[in-house]
Amino acid sequence: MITIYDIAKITGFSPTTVSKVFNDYADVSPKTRRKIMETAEQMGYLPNAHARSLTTKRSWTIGVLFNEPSGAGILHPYFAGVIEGFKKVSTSRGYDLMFISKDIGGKKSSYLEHCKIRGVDGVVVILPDFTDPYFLELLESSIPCVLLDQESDTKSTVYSDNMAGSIRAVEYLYELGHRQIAHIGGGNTFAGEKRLEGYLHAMKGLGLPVNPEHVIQGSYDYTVDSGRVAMEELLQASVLPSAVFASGDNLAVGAMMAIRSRGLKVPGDISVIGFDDIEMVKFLTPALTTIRQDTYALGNKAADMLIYTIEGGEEVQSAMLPVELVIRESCRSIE
Amino acid sequence: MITIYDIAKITGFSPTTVSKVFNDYADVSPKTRRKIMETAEQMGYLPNAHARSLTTKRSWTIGVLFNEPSGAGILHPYFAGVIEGFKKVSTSRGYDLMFISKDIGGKKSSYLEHCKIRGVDGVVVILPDFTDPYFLELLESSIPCVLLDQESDTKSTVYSDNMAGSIRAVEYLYELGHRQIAHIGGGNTFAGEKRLEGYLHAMKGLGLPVNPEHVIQGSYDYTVDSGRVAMEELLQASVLPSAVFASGDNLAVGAMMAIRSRGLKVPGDISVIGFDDIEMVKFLTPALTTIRQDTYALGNKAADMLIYTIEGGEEVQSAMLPVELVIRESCRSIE
DNA sequence: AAACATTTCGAAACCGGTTTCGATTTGACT
DNA sequence: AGTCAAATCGAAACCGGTTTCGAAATGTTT
Repeated sequence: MITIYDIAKITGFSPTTVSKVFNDYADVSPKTRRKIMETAEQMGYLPNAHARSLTTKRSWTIGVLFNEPSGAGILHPYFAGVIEGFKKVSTSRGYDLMFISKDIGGKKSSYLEHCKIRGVDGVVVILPDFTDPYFLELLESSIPCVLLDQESDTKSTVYSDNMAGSIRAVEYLYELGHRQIAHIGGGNTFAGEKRLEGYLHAMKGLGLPVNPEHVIQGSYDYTVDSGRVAMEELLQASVLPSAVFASGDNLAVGAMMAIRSRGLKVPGDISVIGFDDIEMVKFLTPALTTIRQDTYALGNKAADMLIYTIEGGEEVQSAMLPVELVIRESCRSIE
Repeated sequence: MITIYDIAKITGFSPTTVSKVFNDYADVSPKTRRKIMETAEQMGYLPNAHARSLTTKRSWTIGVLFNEPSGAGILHPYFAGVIEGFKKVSTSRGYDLMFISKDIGGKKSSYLEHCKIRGVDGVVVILPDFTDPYFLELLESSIPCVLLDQESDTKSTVYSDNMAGSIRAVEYLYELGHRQIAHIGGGNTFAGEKRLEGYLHAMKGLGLPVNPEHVIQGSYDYTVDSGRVAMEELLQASVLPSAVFASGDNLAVGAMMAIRSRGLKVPGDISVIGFDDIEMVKFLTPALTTIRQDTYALGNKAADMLIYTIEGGEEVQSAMLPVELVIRESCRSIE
């Protein structure tokens, strides 16, 4: 491995001067700068990130913290979309991404410890379960963080406009003539709560009574199976809903399966609307009508905010991104 | 930040001894070991990974190199599945994962340079385009690598049994009575070529002539759209196939869309079988019959092999994992 | 030519660890 | 008490950079 000392020896300058060249110090004459650059080039010099981080206390690394109960991990389109968007802007700004898990080197340790050991400059947190004590520990630390789909006074946050999206969904069903509108919730996650709130708010605004039998809490893992189970319960209601607004697309897919295996049709008998617009739903039959949240943009925004904090920006920010109704085939209008 | 020097000062021992405690050296008495451990614990000591890496030349970091033409990135179920499986075993062995891109710190640089700068211990490569010069440069380096869906003499590789899977697919269609079996290929990727080879081999083995009009190369990006385009071309053939074997599930989904928009039915008019078994296809109507490859297991295996190499194992290994026919609804038996 | 300002450079300390090898202490055995 | 082996510890060099601050060289002004 070529070091600045090798370059110093060859060029006759000191390691100090060599270092200065790579760090754009002003007190290096153009001539020596050129000479050092050239020999560095031809010797194939590459800086050692560890050595640099050791002195500067900057690793140019961002920790990615995600963990979700369904076990799908990175396979989940929401996570994957956000991370992809996050990666785009963070790498363009010179940061690399590193996964942070709860244990390191075989030994158990907390997220916070892992972050400190690795010396990450910041962390992006995508973690539905906001009761995790290790997560809370991280929140109280001084490490720059950005949280997705969370609320916080101490860290920056970014999320979709879940309220508005839910209201739009319900209103859309209302416009189609539906009055018996059920809701499959997403458990006690931030997004799930906001969407439930939006649902209730919209129902109230439209003067529609909320039938308690018509709001079911799916489990917080947002899986297809959890949607199926919730829908089966919904199908036991004394009066069947004509439409159901599911808190996530997976839940909606599960609901459609349950409806169908009951011998009913979507949207013939029951209309279904989801939330997310994950890629697969446009290929379903019927293609799912849903509220699209732009996970890629969420990731972009999160990276912008985190890097802002890392690079000295003080205030904690929060951003809410708009969502959009995507009309496809799973909701029908009734007389 | 607490360092071993702090601990040394408090306990009265030298930094050397403190370091030895954490590295399980034998020449430390149980008494001092205990004392050092305790004060380290209560002072909240955490090791500095950068400092450690600087001396030991081991970063306990594995680079993840992936890049795929469709731009879906980590969203693609194949990548996500492999990475998830890879992450599981590598973190359990003490390694963290870091994404490696072509540029770092705003400046363009090759994969290899990026790896060297970051000092990763090894790299897992998931890269369909094996002509990328930067990829080739990495192949020629001495950095431990494991390649997915590639062939190589110099690096370890792991892949599914694409040949056997394709043969199984064709034979299955044959058993259902199909004789006009078309193929939508996956371009000039390793997997695509093997699957085409399997298709041709099976057709020959079954005594079926291969109609040149019936084998179309989809583009190498394995997208739904590319499958749709390929199928549209297939539908121009002078004699329509009764079944089509697509080299990937996305291609199969696209094919189904094309067939349907032509007014034909799947599997009524044309049967479709895919390859991959990505999660969504079981929710389609009809649910897609396909060859399942176990991406999670591929990731596990890849991690095992890479870590073996990193930790001193010499030989380059290669592993081929079995695939499995998953029968669902998209293929029908004819008379 | 002297006085001063500006450039250009490098010595040295530091970041937080690891590892070699020799010194010292302790224990075992005559 | 003397000898020898084993156990325990630490000084020092090193990993590859960054940064401060003073010195030397050069240029400018009078």
